[in-house]
Amino acid sequence: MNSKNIKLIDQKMLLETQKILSLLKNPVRLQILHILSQKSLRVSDIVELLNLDQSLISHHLSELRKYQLVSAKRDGKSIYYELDDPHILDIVNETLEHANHVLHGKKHDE
Amino acid sequence: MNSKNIKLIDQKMLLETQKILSLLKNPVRLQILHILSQKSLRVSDIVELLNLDQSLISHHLSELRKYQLVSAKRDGKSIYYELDDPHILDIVNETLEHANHVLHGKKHDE
DNA sequence: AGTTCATATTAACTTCCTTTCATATGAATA
DNA sequence: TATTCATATGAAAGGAAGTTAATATGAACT
Repeated sequence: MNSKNIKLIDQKMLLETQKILSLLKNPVRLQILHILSQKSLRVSDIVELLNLDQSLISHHLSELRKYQLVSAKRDGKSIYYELDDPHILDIVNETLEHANHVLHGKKHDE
Repeated sequence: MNSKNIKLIDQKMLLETQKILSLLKNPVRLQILHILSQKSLRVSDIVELLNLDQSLISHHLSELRKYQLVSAKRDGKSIYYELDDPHILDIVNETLEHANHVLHGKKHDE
């Protein structure tokens, strides 16, 4: 601890936390996670829903795969993605709720 | 909605969410929030606890202030900072818990 | 009023992230 | 086995975020 009895977040936790939040921070990845929380879909479906370059979507899916937030499996010609870590949704939802509060609910000091 | 009955996160929510997560993603800011959740402190206290440049801490405090996550008040020569949005801690804690799971608990597929 | 002390600010530099474009891969079908 | 179709990858470019160093600010005490 330290002279003021204040607890710091330890290095490993900090790194892991950073990793998660960096992944979630990106709006494309957030949408992808939100989409996949509703239904497993093909890459081309996601491309269509978000109306973005296939290449961009693939890059982001690859990031999400790398950290095991989603997983892929082939079916025929397409590859389907699904959420691989439902727990992550807790954070997403908590944050969306917060955003909603700030936007509508009302700021704490108003 | 759309042809697949999938809900997307709307633009405003996305922006707000991004803002929050960007703020939380930074390890220095995370530590600061975690510290201030335990006790209101002077800038110099935070500098000492984290052992980082005073300038750097001030920069980050200014960011946090800008988004009203913390507030400042003078007392004598020093300026004390305190959490201004305890709700944000829900997200921080949710994320720390998640990090903890990943690190110790155990990944979902192991 | 002048000095000191704590904090804030500006500017420059560096590093990291995102996006795009071009191309590769590789399973599926002909 | 040659071709096609869906997805993945590499490299480059542009922009955003983090850090540092130097300096400014301004309240508090003399």
